[in-house]
Amino acid sequence: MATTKEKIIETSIKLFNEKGCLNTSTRHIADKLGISVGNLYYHFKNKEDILIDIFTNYVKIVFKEVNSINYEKDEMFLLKDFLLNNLETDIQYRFLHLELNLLLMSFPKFKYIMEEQLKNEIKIIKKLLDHQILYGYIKPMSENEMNFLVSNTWIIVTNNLSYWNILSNDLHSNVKNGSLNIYYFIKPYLTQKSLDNEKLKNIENLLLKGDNEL
Amino acid sequence: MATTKEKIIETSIKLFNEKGCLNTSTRHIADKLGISVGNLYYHFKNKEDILIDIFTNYVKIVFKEVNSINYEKDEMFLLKDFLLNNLETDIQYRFLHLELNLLLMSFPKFKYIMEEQLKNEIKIIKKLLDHQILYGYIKPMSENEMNFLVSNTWIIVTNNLSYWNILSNDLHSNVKNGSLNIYYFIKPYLTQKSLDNEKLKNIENLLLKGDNEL
Amino acid sequence: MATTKEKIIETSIKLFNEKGCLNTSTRHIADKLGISVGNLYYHFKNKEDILIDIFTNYVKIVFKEVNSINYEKDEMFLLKDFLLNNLETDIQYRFLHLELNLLLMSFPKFKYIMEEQLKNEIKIIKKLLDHQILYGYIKPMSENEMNFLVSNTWIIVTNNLSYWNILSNDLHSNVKNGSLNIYYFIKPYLTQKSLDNEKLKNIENLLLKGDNEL
Amino acid sequence: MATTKEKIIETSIKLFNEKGCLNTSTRHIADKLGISVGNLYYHFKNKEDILIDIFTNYVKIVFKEVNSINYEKDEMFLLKDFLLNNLETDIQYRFLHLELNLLLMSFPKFKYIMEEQLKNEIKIIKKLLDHQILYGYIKPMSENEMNFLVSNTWIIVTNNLSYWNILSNDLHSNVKNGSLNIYYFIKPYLTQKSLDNEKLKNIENLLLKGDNEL
DNA sequence: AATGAATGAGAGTTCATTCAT
DNA sequence: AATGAATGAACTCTCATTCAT
Repeated sequence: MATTKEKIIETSIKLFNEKGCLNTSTRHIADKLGISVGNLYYHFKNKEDILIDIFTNYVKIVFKEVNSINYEKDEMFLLKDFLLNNLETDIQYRFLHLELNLLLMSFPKFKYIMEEQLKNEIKIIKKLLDHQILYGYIKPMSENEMNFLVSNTWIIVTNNLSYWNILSNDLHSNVKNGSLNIYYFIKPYLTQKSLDNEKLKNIENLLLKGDNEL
Repeated sequence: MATTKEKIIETSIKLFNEKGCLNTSTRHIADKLGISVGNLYYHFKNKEDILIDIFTNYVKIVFKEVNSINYEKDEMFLLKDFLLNNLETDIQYRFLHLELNLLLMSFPKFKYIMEEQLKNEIKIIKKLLDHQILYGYIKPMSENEMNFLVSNTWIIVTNNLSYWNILSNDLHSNVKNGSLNIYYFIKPYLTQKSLDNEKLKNIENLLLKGDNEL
Repeated sequence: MATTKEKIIETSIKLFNEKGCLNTSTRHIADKLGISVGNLYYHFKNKEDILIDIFTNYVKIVFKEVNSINYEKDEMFLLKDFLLNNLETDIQYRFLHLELNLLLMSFPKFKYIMEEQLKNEIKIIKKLLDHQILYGYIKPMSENEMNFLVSNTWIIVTNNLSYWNILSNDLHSNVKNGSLNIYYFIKPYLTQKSLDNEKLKNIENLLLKGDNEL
Repeated sequence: MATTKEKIIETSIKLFNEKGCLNTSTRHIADKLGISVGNLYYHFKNKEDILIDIFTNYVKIVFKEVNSINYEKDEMFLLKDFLLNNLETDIQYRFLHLELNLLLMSFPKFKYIMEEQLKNEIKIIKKLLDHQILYGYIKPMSENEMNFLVSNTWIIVTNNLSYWNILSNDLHSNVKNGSLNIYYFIKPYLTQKSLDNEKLKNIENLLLKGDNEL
């Protein structure tokens, strides 16, 4: 049995994805949930706080995978699992990516948190790349190349859905295509050792097939 | 001497970039320009029409380069010129990229035009890639690979600024970094013939150096 | 025929006096006047601007008398006229006095204007007093005494109605009593020359009598 | 150890003085005190009851001085002590004076109590004045003069702070100036016998000097 | 005594758009 | 071509108060 606070978050995410956070009024949320606006503001001090709550949750989920790696050992990053597991998350929190820039303009506290989060993400991804290069899963590269590998990865991870949504309404198929965007972007940087690894095998086919069970 | 209609467009672009299209009211535009709201609505039926006018203009400018190629001859696409020329355009129309998804949600007519435009762009870019592959400037690839090369290119072209804007306020430097995002993304697909070509030489250094004259 | 802007001011003053400015919403004003809230905000950028407009008008009216004196000549300040003429003004703008402190707390721009106005008033009244002392209408006094004569005058002028309103609902009679408050306060400072002057004769009786025609 | 009820009163007074009673919500009070709103409403039926409780307390404190006089004997009213003792009270309950009129408009029960209180105060002060006139401390005067002496006294006592607060933020210095307002207002009515009395000596200097120990 | 979730009305303000002139 | 007054719906947020526990 979800608390009212949880239900507000649930309903907000649903509406934000459907119509955009900026197009969803606090009254919409309250009405949809069947509570009074006053009650909503009892649980959250303002709209930005709802957004930040959602974002914080999102970050936790996405970085579980990345943070689970053991940097001391020869361990390949489970790109396949990362891609597959995040299909669902990407759908559930898609408004965060699709509206990002306007959210940053409208909510200063959110902007600050997002900035700090991105800086942190960059550090973590670089560390991960260094580790994967060290153990031969990713081809060595210059500092510049790495900087733009990181930034391009972020750009593609964050914005892939935007492209496919313009072309089709099939959200599930779009998300899979988005994962393939990430995969194909990364591929040129993978070593043969990576490509031969069991753990990466058939990811391409898995995502290309229209298997809606994923 | 610009007509009122042109001046409305100019002012709108300026304000949309500064504060976002969705955060700019028609009154803002009229006030900034020193005309009445009524007059603005005399020239444009509604806000969406202003947006569409701007978008149409943008498309024209960006595709000049791509359309100028002669598909009958062995001719390398001038990636360097494309990147450099578009620095300015990307700055001037940046709101179109940064706000894209919410604009699509809010303006149905714009959404329709954008959809058609994207489908058209995809065709053109694929044709261009086929041509460049034929003459050995780009490495051959499968249809799948090409689809994701195209989509990733669009994603990176459209969203690179979003990344750098979070990290810094220096718009000009951010735009240059964005061009490098495109360049580094394309690089693995270029053949040696391309990389050796005079016309691509030193593009990397040009953009990496802090040369503000660009 | 009054303009909409003037009618907004009229209606605002009426409502502010009846229920207090802070208890009157912009929607009240618009409803009472029969216009839309949007229209009200077309004419005034916010509630504070309405208040400031009213206050500015009030200041103009009240200081006409005081400013009309010729400081070069032996001329007695027309206290009687001042008191009688301001009966009406005091009624019409009474909310300004009755709510003053909360208005200052709630409207920062108004606070600033009021501060400047008070400083200005103090200067003017001191100049007037010096002049009246010079020509023997007011008894000479120390600087301290003058400071507190000025401040007490302001306090009584501004707050007399507050007292009588608690005791009675007869607004016109209350305002007259308020004028007598000012008169009796000033009286000990007047010279015999003043008290004998035709222009001050029978002011006391005039205000004490229940003559509602004033 | 203060009871919850007492602590609510304490906290309310503090907040009312800082931001005004009308600008302080019951939630503010509960939050500041660290109790629940429900609990606050357990102890007080509504906001008006808190206000009335505070007002009743205030009246008790202020009238201690006035009521202590023995009307049968030749005894001078201790104006000096009254002024000095009330400095503190005036600071502690200043919102009652500053917001009075809006409080009367907003709280009908409070209005009723205040009306009765004022009528009572008037009687007491008149009795006091008669007594002081009888024993030669105050100059004889007509009934009219006495009525306006009483009303002006109330007006000045109640509103002096309003004037000084506009000109300065130094609360303690403002309160002292306010006491001087009362003193200088009363002075013309005092007989030589009063002015020569030990008990009034040097009150002027005491308040004029910047002695912060008061 | 005390909690904290909930209500419903209402606050100030903004906005895209219309229309008579 | 242009003005500027007007609309009405929507927005975020606050408030005094209630009530089951």
